[in-house]
Amino acid sequence: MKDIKKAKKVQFSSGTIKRLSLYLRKLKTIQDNNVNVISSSAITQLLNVTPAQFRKDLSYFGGFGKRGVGYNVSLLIKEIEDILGINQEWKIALVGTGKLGSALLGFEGFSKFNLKITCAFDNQKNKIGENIGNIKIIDIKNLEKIIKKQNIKMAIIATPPEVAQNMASQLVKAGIKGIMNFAPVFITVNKNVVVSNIDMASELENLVFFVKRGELKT
Amino acid sequence: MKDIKKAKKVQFSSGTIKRLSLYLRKLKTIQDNNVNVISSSAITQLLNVTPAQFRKDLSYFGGFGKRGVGYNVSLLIKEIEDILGINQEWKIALVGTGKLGSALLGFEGFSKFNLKITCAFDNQKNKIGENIGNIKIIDIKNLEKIIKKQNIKMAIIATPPEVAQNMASQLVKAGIKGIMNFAPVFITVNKNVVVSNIDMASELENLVFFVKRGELKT
DNA sequence: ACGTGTGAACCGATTCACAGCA
DNA sequence: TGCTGTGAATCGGTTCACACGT
Repeated sequence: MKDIKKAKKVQFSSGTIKRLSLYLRKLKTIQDNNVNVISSSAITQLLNVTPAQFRKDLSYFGGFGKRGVGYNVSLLIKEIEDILGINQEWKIALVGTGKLGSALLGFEGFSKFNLKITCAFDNQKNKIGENIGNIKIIDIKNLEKIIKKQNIKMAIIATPPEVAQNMASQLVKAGIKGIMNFAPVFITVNKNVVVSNIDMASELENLVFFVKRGELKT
Repeated sequence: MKDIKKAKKVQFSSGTIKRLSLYLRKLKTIQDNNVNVISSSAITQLLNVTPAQFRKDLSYFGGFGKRGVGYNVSLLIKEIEDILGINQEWKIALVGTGKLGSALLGFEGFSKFNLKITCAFDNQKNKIGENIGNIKIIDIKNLEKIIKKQNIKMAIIATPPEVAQNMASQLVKAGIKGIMNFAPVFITVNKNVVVSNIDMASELENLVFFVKRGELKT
């Protein structure tokens, strides 16, 4: 995480980026309420984030506020979209069209943020050629060809765990640089490819632990 | 996070618990390969975790290894299942049976770990009474009654964002102590209820950022 | 006067390094 | 000897507190 151009200091955590997404959502609802200017303490009120954290997170990318005043809402939205890179559309490949995969294909949450699943792959003969929404399911054999042709850089793996690692390797070979993995296995790839593992069972186990202890979690 | 009985020191992070899930998965595949004893460095090889981290995580709950030897695989599996609390079955209520909700109903990853969705709620008249798998969709109006009767402590929210907070409040009123929230809003509840927010669009945005920068993420 | 931007202080989590035991 | 268990050292992220600009 060195050499980030826009950053003034070299040090921001991946938590900073997660929170920027959070701020962005909040800012959009604020904008919908026709509020034009907001202070760091007002926006962080309901977000489990301190005002100082908010200001510091933004400070890594520049000073977007006015001292004594606050932040211009619509301007800040633009800036954060810029930082996150969602001011342009991103094409996403989906691998595995079982229940979860199909659900993700129809998930409105992605399109809202310029993230668009443009192709879906499966290995089951009876599925290939079928449509889910307006996306046609493609034979997994054509994965590399299609991804290269469409110049896709990000992919979602929603396959059974047994084949997830294999799929990941194929995706990387096809030029994919970011993978969101829903299969409950830890997949490993080149250092220059980013993987985000979303292990839902593990999240639930986590919950069980804290529920069982009757404990407070942050 | 004070007063944890089994813990020797008072200090383990929620990261520790997440990693215990990870270790558990790995241990199970190791067991499937008929390996009986394993060292901290062998098991952490492919997990992005240091051996010291592994040992320290376990040390919060007791000493399960043999010096000079390593850890007994099946014994450690039992111990971790014990710590996590998944040695008993946990009933889970599902709220919202759209695409994502239905997908979760059929998700095999949960049942493997003693996590069982036993009831599903929706507010759409045409869905109520229908079955998904062997679970009947129940009118949301009966949420509190059913959850209390079945003595359910955990719930999954898979509704549109507009109603998620309202649902969360109802769940808490019904006695739910742990909530996994898939709706892309930040929901707030009593301090004694645990919420795990899974924001998939935000995860993807995160990925976009690091892909765009051509950066390495941990 | 008010709220931002930020170096410094703080705090918690990870890693180190080694004593202790099989 | 080899690997665990753990206090001590380190590292990195969060919070503090205040100078600065409006």
